Amino acid sequence: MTNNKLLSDFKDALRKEGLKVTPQRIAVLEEIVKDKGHRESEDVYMAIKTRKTHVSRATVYRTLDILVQHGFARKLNLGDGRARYEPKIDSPHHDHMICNNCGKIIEFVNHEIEKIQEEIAKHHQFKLQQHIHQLFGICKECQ
Amino acid sequence: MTNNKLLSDFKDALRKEGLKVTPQRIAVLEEIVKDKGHRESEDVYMAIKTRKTHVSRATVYRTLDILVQHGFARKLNLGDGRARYEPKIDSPHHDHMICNNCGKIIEFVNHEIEKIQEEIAKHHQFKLQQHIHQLFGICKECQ
DNA sequence: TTTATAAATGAGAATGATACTCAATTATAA
DNA sequence: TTATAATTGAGTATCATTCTCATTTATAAA
Repeated sequence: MTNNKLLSDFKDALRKEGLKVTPQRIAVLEEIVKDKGHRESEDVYMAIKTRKTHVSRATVYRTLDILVQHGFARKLNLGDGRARYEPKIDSPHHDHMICNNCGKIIEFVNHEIEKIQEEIAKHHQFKLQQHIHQLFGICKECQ
Repeated sequence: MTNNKLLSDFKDALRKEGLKVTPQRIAVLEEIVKDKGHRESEDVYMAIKTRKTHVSRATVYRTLDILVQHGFARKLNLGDGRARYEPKIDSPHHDHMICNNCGKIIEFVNHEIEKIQEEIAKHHQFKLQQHIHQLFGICKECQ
């Protein structure tokens, strides 16, 4: 998906809900899709400020919520009290390994685990909506 | 393991580190092992206050940390900003399904998943230390 | 293009869980 | 019983995030 396509999808999503297309919202989207990174709200805020667009923390938080709500971003809770956001578009589902030493985040996917998860849910008559699967330890470089 | 055995193990663990055995610490331990519940710090604090022992929030937090550090309790992060604590003694490893509607917590274990996790870690030369695996959705009763 | 207006923004205050501070208290070893 | 280092508790601090509300702005209609 090109960035242009993504941008117009975002604008469409906003308009469809009667939300306005503002420079701040565009800036947050651009910042999130810029890399595959797992960005903290503060990073996004600083990055946008450093550039041209004036933005406030409140607006960054509000826009990140919108991105998550509309499937443009995924919000991660890594247990350290700060949420991370990663682009969701064109990014197939994956989970995360987090280095307890350097904080590096490695993505992984395993279809077998996904399947078993669904079986477990089914067995409990539980309607699965999301899941969190995080492996914590020491990465190759930190050993 | 009887509660008496558990209590003396806890006392031993404290003494081994030069930590003192105090009524507050005993009370927190007792509260945590009382049921298999996933207790919030505030619950533990209120429960102890309601009984006989005088305790402060600060001490509850400090003691919960000690329990976790010494393997008497496990700390859960369910993503809602409040940590939960469950007894770890005599409780085999398990993960959690959380109902997005009523908040109920269902425990599950799957050895196949555990095994695959280890393979994934190995494949990345990652030394696995802990993991979080949580399934969110709607429980049987809430559908 | 101007105007009307509902929505968005931003600065700062509020929140809420948890951690910290330090003077007063207490468990423990001698 | 005493000495003393550890613990406690009350309140304060922290920190990410949310809220408030006066001001600004995107948008649709004229």
